[in-house]
Amino acid sequence: MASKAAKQFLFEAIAVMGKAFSSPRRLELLDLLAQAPRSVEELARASDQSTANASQHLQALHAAGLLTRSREGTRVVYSFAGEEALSLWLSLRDASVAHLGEVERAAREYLGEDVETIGRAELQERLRQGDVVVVDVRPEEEFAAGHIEGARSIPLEELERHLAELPDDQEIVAYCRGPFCAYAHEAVRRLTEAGRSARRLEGGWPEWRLADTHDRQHA
Amino acid sequence: MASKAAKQFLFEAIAVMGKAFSSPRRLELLDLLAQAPRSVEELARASDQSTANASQHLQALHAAGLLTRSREGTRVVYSFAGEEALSLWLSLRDASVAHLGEVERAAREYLGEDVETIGRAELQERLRQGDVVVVDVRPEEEFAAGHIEGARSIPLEELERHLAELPDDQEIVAYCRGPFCAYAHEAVRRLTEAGRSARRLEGGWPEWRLADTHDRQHA
DNA sequence: CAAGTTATCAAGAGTTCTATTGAATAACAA
DNA sequence: TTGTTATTCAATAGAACTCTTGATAACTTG
Repeated sequence: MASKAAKQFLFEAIAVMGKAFSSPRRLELLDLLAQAPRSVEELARASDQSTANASQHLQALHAAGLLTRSREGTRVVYSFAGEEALSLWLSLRDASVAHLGEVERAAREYLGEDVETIGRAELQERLRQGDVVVVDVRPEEEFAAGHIEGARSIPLEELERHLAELPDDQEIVAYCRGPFCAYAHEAVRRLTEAGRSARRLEGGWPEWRLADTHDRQHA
Repeated sequence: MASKAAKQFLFEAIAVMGKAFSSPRRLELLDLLAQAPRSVEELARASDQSTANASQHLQALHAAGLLTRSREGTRVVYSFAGEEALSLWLSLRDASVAHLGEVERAAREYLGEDVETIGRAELQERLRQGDVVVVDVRPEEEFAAGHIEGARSIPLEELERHLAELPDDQEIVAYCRGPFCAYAHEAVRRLTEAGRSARRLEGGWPEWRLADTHDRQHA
């Protein structure tokens, strides 16, 4: 019978991936990369840490197989390694939320008062009927890197400026980075105050994309 | 806009669950618990570590929300907290295997030469037709804690003793703990040598169970 | 080729994690 | 009560991890 050492080695290898998920700083980088690929410096700036430190963490994530790396001239761009890696990150996040009551409380406090939501299935149906306007309130670069088909990009800080362009006889659905991102919440609040009918999409772009590719594969 | 501190707290909370997966010793405990609930001492013995140490690790896993704990007289029995936790563990394991070539090589070496396999869908079909014998080659306690419906328990070391009881006009399917467990491989090898037609189920009991409850929920 | 970006490497201080040991506690039986 | 078994607690030494700093490497541009 094969040695116990081999099995031990197996667990050590899996632990490498576990370790990748064990630092808040690394998770913050993953969260940013779930929206769009980025360079080391951008990531460092967005997550408020030194470039050298971000580089170290990114290398750890790369070694664990969660990220891929590619050189673009003088910059190095990291991005998620694939559907499976992204799915794993979302699962871990959701599992944490489900199990740790503290997290949920912290999230609620962070997001402020509740707003009406719409699920993925219903939004798809409404999109098919064409009686809804979908607004992506993330920064423009993230919209450029990928968005819900038919959505229109209006970063949160420009919402008021473009209010008149939005039809007032259709419902508006706002979405952003994910369930813990406050942009869409805030957008719906402002739209409602402006007298519009608005809801927030449950989840965000990474969740939508993952479910979408999953659908395509099983259709 | 809500504070950056809240978001930071969120990542810290998720990292707690990541940390739970970051030690080989803890993963070994999870692997054992994926088969059946067990007491601290059993787990310590099976994973070859001191009781105090196993207790510490189990408490960490419990704190992360992956395990539940219940007292049974003088013993404390730990078990997986639910489908989601189990699913997370299996996903992490599979993702590691997919990404780290080393792991796969180690696994192959551990399992020895390849044997023919059968997938879940095909086995279900064959079970419906009734022209297959399913054998659970894990230790009896694990069979007792849960097994594939219709399967028969023959621990690996008793395989030869019960060989005559297995029909020789039907194919035999052996399964065990999972893709990295060597029991079923070994069983199929021995059965083939004895002139029987035998295959190993892809995956093992935890995978089957998870897919099964998933089916029921969507039927 | 020199100068400027961007990313990585290398070393070290401070912190956190892990396994070990021995003592303390809880449940139970005689 | 007293003894037995199973688990947890507490303290600690050693290992591993994290962040910082300053130097180095890869590439682009003038």
